[in-house]
Amino acid sequence: MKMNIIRINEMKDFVGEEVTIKGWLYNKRSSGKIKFLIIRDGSGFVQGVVVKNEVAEDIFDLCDKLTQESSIAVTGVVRKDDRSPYGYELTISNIKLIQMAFNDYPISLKEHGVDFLLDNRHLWIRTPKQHAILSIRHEIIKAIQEFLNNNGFVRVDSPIITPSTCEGTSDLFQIDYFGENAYLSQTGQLYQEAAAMALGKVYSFGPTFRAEKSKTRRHLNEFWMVEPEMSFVDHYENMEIQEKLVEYIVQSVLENRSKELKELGRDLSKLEKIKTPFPRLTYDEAIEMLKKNGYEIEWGNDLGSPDETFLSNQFDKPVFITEYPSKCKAFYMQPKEDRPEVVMCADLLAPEGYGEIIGGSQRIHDYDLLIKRLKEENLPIEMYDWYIDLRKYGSVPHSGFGLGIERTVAWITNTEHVRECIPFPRTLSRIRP
RNA sequence: UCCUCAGUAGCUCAAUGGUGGAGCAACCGGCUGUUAACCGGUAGGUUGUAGGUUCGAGCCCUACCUGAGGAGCCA
Repeated sequence: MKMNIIRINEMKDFVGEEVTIKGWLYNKRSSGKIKFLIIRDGSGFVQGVVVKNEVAEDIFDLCDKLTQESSIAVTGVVRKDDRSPYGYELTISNIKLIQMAFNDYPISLKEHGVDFLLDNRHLWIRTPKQHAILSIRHEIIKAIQEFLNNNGFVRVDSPIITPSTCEGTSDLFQIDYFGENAYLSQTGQLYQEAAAMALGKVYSFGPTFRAEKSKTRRHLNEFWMVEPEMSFVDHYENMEIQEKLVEYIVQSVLENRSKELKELGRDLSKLEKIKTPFPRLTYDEAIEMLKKNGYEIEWGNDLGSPDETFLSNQFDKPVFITEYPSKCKAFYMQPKEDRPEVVMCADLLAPEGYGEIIGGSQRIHDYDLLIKRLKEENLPIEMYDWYIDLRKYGSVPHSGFGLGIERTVAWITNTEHVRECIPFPRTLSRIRP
């Protein structure tokens, strides 16, 4: 007889058949002559039932001894069972022990504190909630690439080791590059602009690094970002692409990861509302709205975190905040034609207080204007020589944006803190595991 | 860098200034449908560190260390 080695998420196709599942013992319950083994294999969780009268004695004894997280191959018949929260059960006939786990596995099924869980992140990711979050993270990344690939974008990754700060702001991680100072990249944008002039529509996808001592649920010192950049695309078209991308991400997760969303207890109706077009609010309108609601803010101040939370809470979709004062934003942003004190940019704020998930803008394409802006910001023009070249040789209007993966994952999975939205978070106080 | 809070068993938490406990995990035993199973038992401690107040400090005071939440900055 042929042995069916399957994964747990394929069980629905094998009802009534004998199969073998290779995995780990997540939990075990016993009632004397009947034992319940909760097995996980990476694709899902399932309960196996071992009845004393129906298996060899040594198999039943082995069940007694099995420790949490022991690796096993279990063979049995798949049964649909409404008593099981997983929908299916395995009536076990044989168990092959691969490794008996040490009996001091630290992660119990009871409650744990954040500090302890983060110290044990390498084991924490085995639990159902973390499994669901990381699965959805994968779905989000897959959807982003699908959307961009299907819309004519070419993936062109930016360097991670860079000679200087791109935007002249943030603190960077410094490294030694054969005796010269170099830095871990905080954005690949400038390189994407070069790539967009070569390939039209491009994107990069990779890690980015900020050495800022941020200590909030929205910040990581190493996080992942997708950065599309498009030639011949203006500020308004830029926003349309962004909202279509976000809609596509959310719909893909709803379609392909409903089981994981359910595991997390996510309110699906909130995600189902994420359809284009998204509301757009100019900075002027945002300031007015904030003032009307008792916030102390003046035109010209950048929006603070509580301000953004208030604004996003006024909508049940992500909201674009557009046309910020140029002094709040980076040097490369295109001023508005009839109102040069504001720039053609947009931040996309996620609903439910998850903060800014996209920052984007139309870039300056005029040679003289770019030089002027670099001088105004006191940036070393010689460091930007190649970037300035892009304005000398066939410059065209172009736009782009950066979407933060972990914040998007946190929002869609309704996770309190971004550190659970990346496999191994790097924060101010943690570099291990 | 600033503000707030917290450090007690492997984990989650109790303990009026007066002999440091419980649940879970581990170990031993019981139970034929358990869902973080349940029941009985065993073992498990330099109360973050260093000082101070007191007859007596887990508890009060000071400093430091570590962590968490938030601000600023940003995705």
